[in-house]
Amino acid sequence: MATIAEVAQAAGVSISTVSYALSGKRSIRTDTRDRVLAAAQELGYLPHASARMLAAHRSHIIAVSEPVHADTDDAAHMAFAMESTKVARTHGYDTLLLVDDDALDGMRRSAATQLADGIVVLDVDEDDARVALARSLDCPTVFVGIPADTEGLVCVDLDFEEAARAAVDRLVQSGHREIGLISHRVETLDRGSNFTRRFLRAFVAQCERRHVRHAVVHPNGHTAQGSVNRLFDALPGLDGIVLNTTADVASSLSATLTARGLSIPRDISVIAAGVSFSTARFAVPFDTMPLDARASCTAAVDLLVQAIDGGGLDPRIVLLPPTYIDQGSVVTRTPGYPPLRRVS
Amino acid sequence: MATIAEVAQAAGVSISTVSYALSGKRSIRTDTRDRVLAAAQELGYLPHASARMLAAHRSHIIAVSEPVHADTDDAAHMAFAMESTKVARTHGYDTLLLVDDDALDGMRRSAATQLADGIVVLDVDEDDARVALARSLDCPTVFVGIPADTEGLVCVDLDFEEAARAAVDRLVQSGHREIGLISHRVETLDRGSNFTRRFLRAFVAQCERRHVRHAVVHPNGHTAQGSVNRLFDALPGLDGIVLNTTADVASSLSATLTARGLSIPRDISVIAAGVSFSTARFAVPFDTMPLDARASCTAAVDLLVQAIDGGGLDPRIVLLPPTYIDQGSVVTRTPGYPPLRRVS
DNA sequence: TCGAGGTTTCGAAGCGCTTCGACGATGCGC
DNA sequence: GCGCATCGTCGAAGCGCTTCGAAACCTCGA
Repeated sequence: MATIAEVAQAAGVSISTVSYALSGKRSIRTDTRDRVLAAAQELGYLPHASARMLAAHRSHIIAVSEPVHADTDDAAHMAFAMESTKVARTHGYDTLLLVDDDALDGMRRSAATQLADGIVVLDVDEDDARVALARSLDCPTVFVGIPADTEGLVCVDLDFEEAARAAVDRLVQSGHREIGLISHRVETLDRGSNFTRRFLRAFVAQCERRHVRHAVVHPNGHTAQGSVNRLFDALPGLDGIVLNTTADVASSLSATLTARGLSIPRDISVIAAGVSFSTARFAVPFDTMPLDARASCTAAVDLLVQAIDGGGLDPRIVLLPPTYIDQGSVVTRTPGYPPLRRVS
Repeated sequence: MATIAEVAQAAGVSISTVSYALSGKRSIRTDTRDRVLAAAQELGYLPHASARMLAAHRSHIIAVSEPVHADTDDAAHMAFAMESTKVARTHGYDTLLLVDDDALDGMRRSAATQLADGIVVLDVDEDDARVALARSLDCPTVFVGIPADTEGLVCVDLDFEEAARAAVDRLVQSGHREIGLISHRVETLDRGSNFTRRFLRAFVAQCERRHVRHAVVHPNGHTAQGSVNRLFDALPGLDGIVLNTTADVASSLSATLTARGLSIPRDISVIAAGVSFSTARFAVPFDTMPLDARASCTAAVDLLVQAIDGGGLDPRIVLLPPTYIDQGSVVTRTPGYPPLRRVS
């Protein structure tokens, strides 16, 4: 509640000297600075936020736009909002949370009122209304996720295509010959979630390139049951599964396979790729290439802050390379020695 | 980007007239107001946030303090932050998200810089450092959750005691005679999570009052396995289970009981109480008295806004009555007709 | 000793808005 | 028709800070 004027008086200098001493934007004699700092410390001075904003044309606030779709995985998405907030703090920025309907309108509002210096757009759809809005706003914006039309945008995301290719190659190189992908529910794809489609396309392409038999299924409920059945219908010799799906489906996979008398990795290898949940607590943890909220948000917020502070930022797509975490759910299969299988 | 001066010029009135026309704080002739409104609309005028804050001594921002403990259920907690944000918007407030280490320090900062008009404190521990801080801050604050020392505080929470009593009574009244409570992990209790203890104490007290045999167990992992075993050790005739625990433990309960040859509700009735996850997708959905983020946050934010706008608010504890959602996991047991049980 | 050039500090002008006090206009009662 | 209360509007004073331009002060070489 102390004002800069009180600090100035206590230090025996002018207001502007205090301002420069604290901001470091002009050189101040060392002993003067020390006196100012001591006075500020003593009085517990913190600059009045709105006064600073008004005078400096900078709010030190970043808006985080997080719509919540019906089929959204709350935990996963809020992790992104939280990580963004943490990273923003390391740059001295606070975050304004814009959720739900307000994810769109709040962007307009916080940009127009200059409440926010920049915007982080989370949970991006292929055909996202916030893309057009961002273009019209004249407020630095970074997308975490890649929409269909990225013209003029700054986007950050895990390299899902590379993750899909790496998963396929890992299985192929360790001797797997029939690979299935359990993707997301079709509603999720229909809604336009972009990474899901990118992953799927890359998976198929890579399997074709490696000449390996493959199939793709979409869960229709919240378990892996139906998906596994359909996978075996398509590929009776299925020996590897790639998961790019939700936590509930993934967590039921082990039990589903067990019910068929199959076990991981003895009979079937499993890799989870581009997923934002941990499989550490599963009966059998899976090899994982995680969609890491921290990594994505760090990259995004760093870019955003750079755009705000540095003034401007060229449009670009930043793809983060996937990290492979080995948990032992993939083993080498020797050709000619098919795994022993109980009849289910 | 239009300023109030431009609106004033466009409408042919003074700046103050525009301000009063838009805020309604003084009477303005109808045709004048209409002209002002039209001009504002035309120019897409929105008041510059920091200028408004500075002049009006009000930021229209609420800080949401959300620490994230190691054993925190991310999804559950972020739901509270989100609901708070939604409710705040209905009052014209935006929310600043303070997470992690910054949950505490951010409170101090946003209050001292007058960035926030008020604070919502989430995920409250019994012995929460934010209690003392809130008392020292001179910034309206509402706690969602009840710490040990509530002196001078405004707190909102589900009435966990009442939920525990209602769960016990529901089971007792439908003929159950041996009731077990699966509580949270001991780490959670040790950490000081308050509602967990309140629930446990009320459960025991009510069982004693109703003269019904009872036992309490704490899961040690993330499944119900061990808990169920210990419950049956203590109560061989167990016929009712109350869950006040985490989603992973709850979701594994059905399978655990099935492995013993028991089914819900045929052999055992189950009620989940004071939990923030849905059991709708479980193999057998449970009767539930939810810890409803929306209800709690609505009450909390409403109180907070009232304190900000209305100026001041008397300390109080608001306990929200639990709602019983019947999903068929509790049935009536007739004395003398013990349920048929397979040997496991 | 004087002045150029550099360093340090200060004063004042905003930033865009809210709000107080005041002023002119209007309506009313007598 | 005059005085007074009421209504509608305006001007101006801030809110607390940043930042520009300039003043004040130093240092040093000529």
